[in-house]
Parts: sequence; structure tokens; C-alpha cells
Amino acid sequence: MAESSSRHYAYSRKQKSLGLLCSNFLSMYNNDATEFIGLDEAAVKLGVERRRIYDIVNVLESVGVLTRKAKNKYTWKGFGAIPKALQDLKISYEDDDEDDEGFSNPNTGSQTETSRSSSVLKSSSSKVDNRREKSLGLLTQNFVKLFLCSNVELISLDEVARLLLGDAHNTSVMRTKVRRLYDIANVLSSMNLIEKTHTLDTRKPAFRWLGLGGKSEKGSADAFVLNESKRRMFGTDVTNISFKKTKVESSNDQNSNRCIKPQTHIKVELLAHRKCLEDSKQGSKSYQFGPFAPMNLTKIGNSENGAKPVHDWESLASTYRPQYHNQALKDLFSHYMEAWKSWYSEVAGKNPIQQISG
DNA sequence: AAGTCCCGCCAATTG
DNA sequence: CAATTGGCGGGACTT
Repeated sequence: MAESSSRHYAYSRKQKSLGLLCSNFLSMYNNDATEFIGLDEAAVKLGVERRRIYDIVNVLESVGVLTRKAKNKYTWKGFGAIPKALQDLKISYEDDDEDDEGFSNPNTGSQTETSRSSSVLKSSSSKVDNRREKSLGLLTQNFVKLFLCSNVELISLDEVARLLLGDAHNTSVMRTKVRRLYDIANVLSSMNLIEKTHTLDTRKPAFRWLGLGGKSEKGSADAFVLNESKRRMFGTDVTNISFKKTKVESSNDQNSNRCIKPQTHIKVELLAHRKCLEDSKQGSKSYQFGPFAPMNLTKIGNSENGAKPVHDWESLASTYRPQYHNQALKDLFSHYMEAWKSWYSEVAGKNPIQQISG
């Protein structure tokens, strides 16, 4: 009686992404009621292995949203704690003796000598805690510092990797680092602290700092989730960016091995969802619905002309079915439904969903 | 082919 | 010493 009519859900890697998991994690805990979070509990409720929870928690902690309280137990601080955390990061950047310790670090031989002075999270000693140096958390903080300590708000993946790992050769080390970068970027993205995009000219992947969305960064939990919801449905291009004139630097624009120097100022503005609806003609974009995939829609043919569009909310809603069958996710599900409902009446209503390309 | 990044082995850390 | 944490990178999925 558990999985009747189990339709082998086409395995989708996206449904298992760290970013989506993080979104669910946040949807579940980002509320006033939350005080503590048990790792086991989280893992079970979200239906994932504990290992994954560590990934999320580690980067969230790096930005102040969480704090390790005890073994298997974290204290929820909320997004409201982010400002201070970022401030601390920014400050930690300007001490040290003469060289930054956050960014590129030699790391050669056995002379593992990280800064002697403290900077972020009392770095005990330069012993065998070589581990901490490579932690996801530290990497995350340094990544964030990149944005906070410079006026650049758009950095290419390559550049980040290069700056965070002075060792820009050994393709092996770099490869691993980039993997971590993706992990970090995914959870930071789900928090809307950054956005994954591409550089203007090149098609190179890059990250854009969004910070706490401008105004009313406080108590906008619902707004956050709803926004995230819409975003998922539109794919990655939700936030269409329009560049308002740019003061691009003509001279060589890279080097600066110590720190990024302010030189490029780009004014961006996120266009509303209205715009992206236009783009999503019928070919490139595909809608995505978080952890709850629409059952019927996915298979509807996509032959050019019409793809049997859904016309009303009711029929649309009836095609959804949660993929996780536990109590906790039930609430989350209804939450999504609510978001989708509003989204539907707001946008899709006048431009019915068409189809989802495999 | 290149870019992403899921998955989980297994070594540090904890308690 | 068992349990909890969490580097690390093979290789599966996307583009």
C-alpha cells in the first residue's frame, strides 16, 4: 500500500540537486518557530542522506544563518543574522600582517603556515588543521569575501577558482575545487545571495552577487519562498537582467593577484517575471516545479504547434503529485501549491503552460 | 567534448 | 571505540 501505481519517475538529476534540497531545507526551517535543527531529523524529513545535510549546513553556517550548538544539533539564526556575518567577514579581511590569508594561499610543502593572527573563527593553530583550510565553510567565506571586499559583483567561475586557489595549475586540484565551488554556488543561489549567470561577452559561467535583496530584508520569509518558487518554474533565466549602461574598463582587466580592484561597475536590475514569460516561447525554456513534478504535463508531446496546454488551475493542480511521502513535506507541498496558484493566476493565466521538454 | 555536480567511500573529529 | 563530520574525486548526467 505504499507505492501503488509507481510510475518510474524519470530520474532527474535536478530533483536531487543540492540547490533544490537547500530550498526545501530553508522552506522547512526558515520560520520563527524554528529554534534548533537536528541533522538526523532534517535528513529524514528531506529524504536524503545525512552527508548532504552537512553540505548545506556548512555553507549556511558560513553566512550566519546557522550555528553549531552541539553534536547533531544546530541553532537556527535566520536570514536576519546574515548582515552581521557579512560585516564580520568584511572586517576580517583587513587585518592580518601584510598579506591576506583568506585568498590565495601558497600551500606548498609541509610548511603549512596559515596566518598567525586570527581572522575568522579563531584559527587555532597552524598544526594539522590543514583540514580546516580546505573546508567547505572556509571556501564559502572566501568566496563571499570576494564580493564583499571588492566592488565587483560579477565574477567568472574561472576567476573565482583562480583567486581562491593560488595554485592555478595542477588541474587535478583545480578540478576538485571547482566541484566545491559548484556546491557552494548552488546553496548560495537558493538563498538568492548570488545568481549563476554568464559573463557579458564570453559565454563563460559566472556568479553575480545579489546580497540581501535590497529593501525589507527582514521578515520576508514568505516572499523569499514564493520568489524562489517562481524562479524554479522558469528555470534559470527567471531573473532577466538588463544592463543599464556599463562603465567597462578598457585596459587589461584581470591580473590583480592580490585582490580584485574596483573597476567595473555594472548597474543591474532584475526584470519582473512578466518579461521572462515572453522569452519562454516554446523550445528553449522548460518549466520546473521543484520537488513536485507534474505527472501528466511531462509527457505531453511537444510537437511544434500545440502541446495541449493546461487551461485552468484546477486541472493543473490535479496533475501534481509529491514525490516525497512524509508528513513534513506535505506542508511544503501545500506551500508550493499556494505559490504556484498565485503565480498561475498572475502570469500563466494569460499564457497557459505549454509543455515540459524532456 | 566540456561543463555540472551527485554519490558515497572512508579518513578525521568528537564524545 | 562508535558515532558524527566532512574531504575528496569517480563518473553519471547536462549542455
